[in-house]
Amino acid sequence: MPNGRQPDQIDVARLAGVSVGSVSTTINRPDMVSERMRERVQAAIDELGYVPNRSAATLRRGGASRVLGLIIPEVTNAFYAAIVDAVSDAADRQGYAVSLCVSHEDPARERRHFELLAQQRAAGALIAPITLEGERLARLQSIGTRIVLIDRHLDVERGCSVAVDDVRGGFLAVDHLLSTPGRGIALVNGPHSILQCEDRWSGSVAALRAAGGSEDDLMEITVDEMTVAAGVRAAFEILDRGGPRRVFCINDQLATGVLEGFSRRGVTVPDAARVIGYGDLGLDGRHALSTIGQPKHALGERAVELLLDELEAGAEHTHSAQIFEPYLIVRESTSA
Amino acid sequence: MPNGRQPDQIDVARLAGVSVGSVSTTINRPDMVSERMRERVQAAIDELGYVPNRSAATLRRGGASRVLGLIIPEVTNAFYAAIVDAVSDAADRQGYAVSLCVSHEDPARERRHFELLAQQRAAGALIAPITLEGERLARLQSIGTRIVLIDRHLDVERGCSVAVDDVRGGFLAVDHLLSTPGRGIALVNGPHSILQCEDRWSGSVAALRAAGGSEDDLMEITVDEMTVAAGVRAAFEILDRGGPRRVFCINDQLATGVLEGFSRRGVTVPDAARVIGYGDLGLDGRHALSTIGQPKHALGERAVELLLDELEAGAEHTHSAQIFEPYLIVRESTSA
DNA sequence: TTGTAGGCGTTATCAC
DNA sequence: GTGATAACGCCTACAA
Repeated sequence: MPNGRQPDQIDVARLAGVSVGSVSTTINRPDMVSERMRERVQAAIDELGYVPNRSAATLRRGGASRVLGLIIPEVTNAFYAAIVDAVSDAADRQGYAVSLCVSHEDPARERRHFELLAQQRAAGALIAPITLEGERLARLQSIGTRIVLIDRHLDVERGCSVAVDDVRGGFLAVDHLLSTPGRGIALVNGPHSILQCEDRWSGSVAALRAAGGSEDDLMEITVDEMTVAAGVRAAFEILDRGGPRRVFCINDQLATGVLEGFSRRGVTVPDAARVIGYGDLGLDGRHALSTIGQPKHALGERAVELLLDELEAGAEHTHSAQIFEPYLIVRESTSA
Repeated sequence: MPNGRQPDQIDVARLAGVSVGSVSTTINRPDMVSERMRERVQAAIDELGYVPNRSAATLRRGGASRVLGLIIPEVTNAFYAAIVDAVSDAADRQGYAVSLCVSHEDPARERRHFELLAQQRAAGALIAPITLEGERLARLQSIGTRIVLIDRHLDVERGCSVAVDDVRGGFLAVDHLLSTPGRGIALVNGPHSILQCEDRWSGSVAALRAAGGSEDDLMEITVDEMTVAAGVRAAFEILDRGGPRRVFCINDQLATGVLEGFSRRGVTVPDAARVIGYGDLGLDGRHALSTIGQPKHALGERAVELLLDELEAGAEHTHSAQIFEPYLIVRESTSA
């Protein structure tokens, strides 16, 4: 019972009647030590309530700490929540801690967390970046932090990345709508400055072309905020302008709003209209909303795998940009 | 340009032409040093790309690291996601890192993270516990980790806690239903072994009593899984048994399912039935679902505040159990 | 205001 | 297989 001070390896060694070196070896490589040693040391550890100090170990080892950084724009968003979940799982399995940063699209905050990770000598970082600041990434990398980008690509020379193929997702959505009766397609989209919006749009156009149509068959309605309320307004606009009844919404929130707007005007799904969303966020309790699913959990797990491979394989490791395929989910129950 | 090795304070000092002590002081207490010193040191830091090593600092300081642990059962759940969001905000503002653990109701995993936090000498931990293992908590506390419990109370002698008053929430929900026309109340509940279910139930009964009724006016349907699908089945059961058309569901998922079940049988809300959920999880795009809101963000922020107060005030600090009030959210648009 | 020296707890390198 | 000892990078007395 040390007087106030926390027990260290020296205390353990003294109590066990062995040397500190043996205690350290027992803790870190138990199989390199005799059965008897293990028991003596363990008993002393238990009796003292000794807890190893990772700061000291990390410092001494001179390498990285067993910490993975995870930087995402939002956590109250099913896509990123699933990523967090997957990363947390994978990190736990490998004995890593996850240092989470929710950036809220704030570059300053992103930078602060970068700095924090650097100071912690984090082993790696998984980043869904707002701003792709090459310089900051380089700084992290220069102190040995490995980086995997989520939903954004880096030069494959400089690091790994994982992402969903949004062009393909847009294609699948519009291709599905084209298989239902009607003419033309309405696209309720966010600003093209957002990469995902741009990609899904271009997939939409590709699907139209593949079906023998053209960009002219697409009525695009652009909204600033991709919310349920904006979706309701978009639905009204489509109806007022006599637009297509086959509607692809760039996310599930907008799609839910469009369903609502149609419903308020007496336009029922799937009889009088078709709506497909994006993301499979489970917003629609009615299960009337078709959508594009994304392998979110696999994405997160792969990101961690890539990072750990880089950590362990060292020079053997080659960077790669992994693309995951989205998939169509058809839900056809009535909306009324 | 050090050859491979990372620059340390000695390198910075050498380049700046000052002593290491001055470098340390410049970094940690910039205002205790001359303008000129600050510039020289900063220039050297920039030139070398020096990044302070937190492991060394923590070790030397002998105290806790600037890490807050956060242990939650799920992250793909709007309630906990909001907590994570709030905690991340507050921690960032105070310069703390958040070490996240998603326990998935797995006590072993919870324990592993406890151990990790202990080894990291985390300054504190915010815990939404599965099992309230006093012994483990005590271990963390014994090495100086401060603890705040979320959604569960501890002896106020042993630590702080924050929670929402679920009894009150149940009361509000049923009280609202009682203000609408009809007779009796149906309660779609989860197992009473879950604390929240038990509390909301007892609030329901209290509301009935307060209105001059009794427990007999409550038709309770217990489901194992609190999902949308289970809600649909519960709705059918209520209709089949000729149960009340005023339904309180213990969470929004079940409520969404009940709305769906009613809708499929041609029972419309709010004309022929009333449904209220719990949690305000934003599941219902139609905005037809009344619910009980919880000040989730405030809860998370307060938890961090309590922790930091304990950290800073030291002996001055007195533990407290803080109860947050849920509130009624009425949404009355038609469901059809 | 600045410089110097010692030690935080651990691990690795040696001899035994 | 085991025991002694020197670093890891930083902070804080204390002395100048």
